[in-house]
Amino acid sequence: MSGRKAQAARNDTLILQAAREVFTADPGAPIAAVAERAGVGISALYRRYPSKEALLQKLCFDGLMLYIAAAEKALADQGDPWDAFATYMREIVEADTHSLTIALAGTFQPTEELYEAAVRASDLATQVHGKASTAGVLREDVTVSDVALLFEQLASVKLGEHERTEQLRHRYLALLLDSLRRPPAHRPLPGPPPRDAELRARWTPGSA
Amino acid sequence: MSGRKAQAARNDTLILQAAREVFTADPGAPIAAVAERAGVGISALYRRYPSKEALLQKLCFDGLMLYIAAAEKALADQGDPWDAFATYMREIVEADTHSLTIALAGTFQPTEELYEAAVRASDLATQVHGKASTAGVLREDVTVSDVALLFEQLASVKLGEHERTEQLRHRYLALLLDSLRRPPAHRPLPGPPPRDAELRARWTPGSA
DNA sequence: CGTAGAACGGAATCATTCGTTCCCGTATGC
DNA sequence: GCATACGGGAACGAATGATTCCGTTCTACG
Repeated sequence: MSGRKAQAARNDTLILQAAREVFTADPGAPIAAVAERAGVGISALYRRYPSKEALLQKLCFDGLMLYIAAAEKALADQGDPWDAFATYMREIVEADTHSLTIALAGTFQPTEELYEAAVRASDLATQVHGKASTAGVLREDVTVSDVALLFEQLASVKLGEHERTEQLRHRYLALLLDSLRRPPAHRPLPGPPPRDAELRARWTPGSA
Repeated sequence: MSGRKAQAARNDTLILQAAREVFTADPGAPIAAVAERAGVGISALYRRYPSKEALLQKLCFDGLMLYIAAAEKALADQGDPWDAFATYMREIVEADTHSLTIALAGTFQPTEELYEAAVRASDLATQVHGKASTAGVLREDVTVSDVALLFEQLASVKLGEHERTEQLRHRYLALLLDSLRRPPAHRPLPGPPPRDAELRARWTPGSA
């Protein structure tokens, strides 16, 4: 397969990837930014999605699917209960599903499909939490909902390039895991802490 | 003092308070929202501040001042080092200075005055951190910059009314403090965890 | 070869949002 | 009484951004 069809197929993924990148970075980004990032024209977008809302729904849905996949993997994990739970959290942070899911929720009318996926995700999250809880590796006064909010807090970390942001999120996830684990303990934090310059950079206009 | 002068004086504080509330809830809010919240007309705003930017700078500056006050109090505290540090963090979270300071940073050109205050705040933060660190009550691999980012993460928690949001922030601060403290330990978390309904509410349009 | 039409690129359109300005009524302080 | 500072809020104008539209290109197939 080559030529026009090939470009079309390539654009399919190019657009989705660009949209993911752009909207995770800035949920309110204009649709033109997505087109530019993907290196295509605006009409290439509108050929595939009837509206911006449709594109956002698709992204949101894909995000939920990633979440669901991670949760199912954690449930199937037969190894050490704590490791399974920690890996689950690391994967969610890495997939960065919350930047899309939460930031976009409320900006459009949820689809039926989307709603079902959300219910499913929520159900699986409860199971994963329950499994770790039953195994006795988790602090008892933390609920599933707490974990959900913790994910959101981690998703709010944004500093510099995507790589750096991810590194820092893992750092603070490690911190959180230390206080989530039973018995309590301190393990060394991964990655370097933020440098002054990184923090200061945000005070200059044009970096937002 | 009564009559026109009194109204003017009242409006001064009314406007600042309204601005604080509106912009902490939504940093991109229109200036008309502030006027409405304060129960005054738009011109009452423009009489006091030459532009929106000037108002934001004022808010930002006030936020830094709150921060500085809390830090100085912590430095002066002669009691238990850990308690001093924990109280400091609780005060910062309560004052919610980061919702203003960080969210607004980058949206305008920093004043000279603002810059100096920021330097001062940063300096004090380092001292507070150093004091707790020297006293040996703080995990060693956490830096001042880390603490700054933790504040930001806590500030990202937004759920329901302001009261509820504050309650939850204290809950997650408690979680963090458990992993910051040396030696590590689990203390009971304050406040109830999020309810499902609270989390679900954000999926319906119009709540953002 | 030639042409129908799928895919594009991107300019033009059209609605909306929001900062700022302007005009006017009001009642206060002299 | 009245000049005037003050505040209310409509009007203005710039900017932003979703969506549409039109002309172009390139493929597939007769």
